[in-house]
Amino acid sequence: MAPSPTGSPHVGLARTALYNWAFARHHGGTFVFRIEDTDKERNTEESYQALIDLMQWLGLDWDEGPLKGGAYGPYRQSERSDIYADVLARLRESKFTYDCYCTNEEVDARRKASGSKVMGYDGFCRELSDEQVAAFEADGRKPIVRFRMPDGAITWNDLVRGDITFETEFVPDFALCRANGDPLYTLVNPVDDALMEITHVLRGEDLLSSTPRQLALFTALTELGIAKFTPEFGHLPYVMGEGNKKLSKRDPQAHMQLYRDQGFLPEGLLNYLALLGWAISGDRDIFTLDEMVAAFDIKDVNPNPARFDLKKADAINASHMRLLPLEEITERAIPFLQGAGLLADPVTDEQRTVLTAAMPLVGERINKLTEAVDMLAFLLVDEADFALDPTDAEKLLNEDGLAVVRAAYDAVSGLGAWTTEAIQAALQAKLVDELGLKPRNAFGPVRVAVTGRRISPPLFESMELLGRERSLARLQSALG
RNA sequence: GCCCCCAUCGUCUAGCGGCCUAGGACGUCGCCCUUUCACGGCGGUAGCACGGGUUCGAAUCCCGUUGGGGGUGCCA
Repeated sequence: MAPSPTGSPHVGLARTALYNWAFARHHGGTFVFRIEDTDKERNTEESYQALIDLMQWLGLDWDEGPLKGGAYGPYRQSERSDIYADVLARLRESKFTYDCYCTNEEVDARRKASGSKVMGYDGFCRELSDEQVAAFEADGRKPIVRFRMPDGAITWNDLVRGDITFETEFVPDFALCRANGDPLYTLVNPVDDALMEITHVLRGEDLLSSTPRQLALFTALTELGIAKFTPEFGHLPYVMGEGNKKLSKRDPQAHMQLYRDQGFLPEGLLNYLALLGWAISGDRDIFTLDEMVAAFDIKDVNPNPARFDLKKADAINASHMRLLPLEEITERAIPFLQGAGLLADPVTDEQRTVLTAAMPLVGERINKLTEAVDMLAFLLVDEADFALDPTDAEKLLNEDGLAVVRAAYDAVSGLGAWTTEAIQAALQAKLVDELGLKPRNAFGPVRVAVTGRRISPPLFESMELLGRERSLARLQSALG
């Protein structure tokens, strides 16, 4: 796993990480996490941090990599410059590369002139004479090192797609470094794979067409004694977004942080991500990470692209929510409640008591952690800050609704015991039996008055938890 | 343009020559449960892109077409 720290991590990256992790764990292998940060222009420290945070949140632990170290470190390419400089020098002395002085403009001009259909570099500098080199140097040009693609075809057996062949006439000689000497992905990726003794590479389909270049470079690295063997490659299908386009970083749905903020469970999200290209069996799609590890076989990965479906992601997450014990849901919801200002940090004993009493009512009816905030706000909020949802109030607290609220107030204001049973009996008797209201019409307005929203935990229980005083006060204040 | 990849319900998928008049899940629709929401239960809807082969037999193998996607950088 070797992501580049650009932008915020997206779902395709997370799915790739998951498959790599599951593959390594399934086979008892080593999961290597490397940071591919050679592009100083695009890589950021924030992005690097976000990557680490994401992996940790998801629980995809690595055996070698940043923060952890390992036998082949460092694991950030920005810290490996000396290694690349050394390899580049050795490559440059070999027959596998040549110095190239061309500018893009010159290459483009030559292609236009020749009418060639092949894009990319044309090999102009492959056989430069000493005089030509001297002339370029005299001109003040700095060369880059280009890899000399061999003739013929390059075939590999892709772990997810089977045999793939590229004719090298369509694979132009490629640059290994910038004019200033900085190494490029084309060099560092294979070099690190070789040096870190990577056996298997699972990566996005977008890297498919760069594989023949890497394979060619690997033969060179092997001959130079730098690589001991060539890794196997598996190219994972894209995760598509709306409109059947590769999920791009510009797509808000693409960002993992969004799901974390929305209160997705890592296990739920991971389960959903696993489904994007893989199935544990024909009739089952809810499973744990451990179950995935036990069953994961890269051969079973489906090569066709998958659309990211938020509805299904929600549903899968909801299933995992239901798998969690109530205490666990509570613990995980607490940071969200704190974030909303409903709980202190640390949670006070009093708040803890309320939470313990209330969570049984909400634990089963929320699909994401953030929904706990909506459900519990009416209970945890400071009374002074309590406010009715404007839309719901307008809808249900009309003239009829207020009449219902008044009747409800009359029914419960004199209640002896403020219990769920007593409240229910009183309201039932007054609103349904006496006034002949449908339960829906009877309890709706009361619910809005007491909880502020049409959607809430069960009404009578909520009123008991809220207490007599606050409940009556809210009914009263709804009446104006 | 050229190269490469891909092709089963709206979506994710099972299927690896007969078990398929194609199974599951999400969605959607209807019903039940119900004090809202959610959960849960029951039922329905909907698909092998097309055309040729191969074979006794094809969703499954081969070829082509069409469609979709990606690559084509001194980005990764």
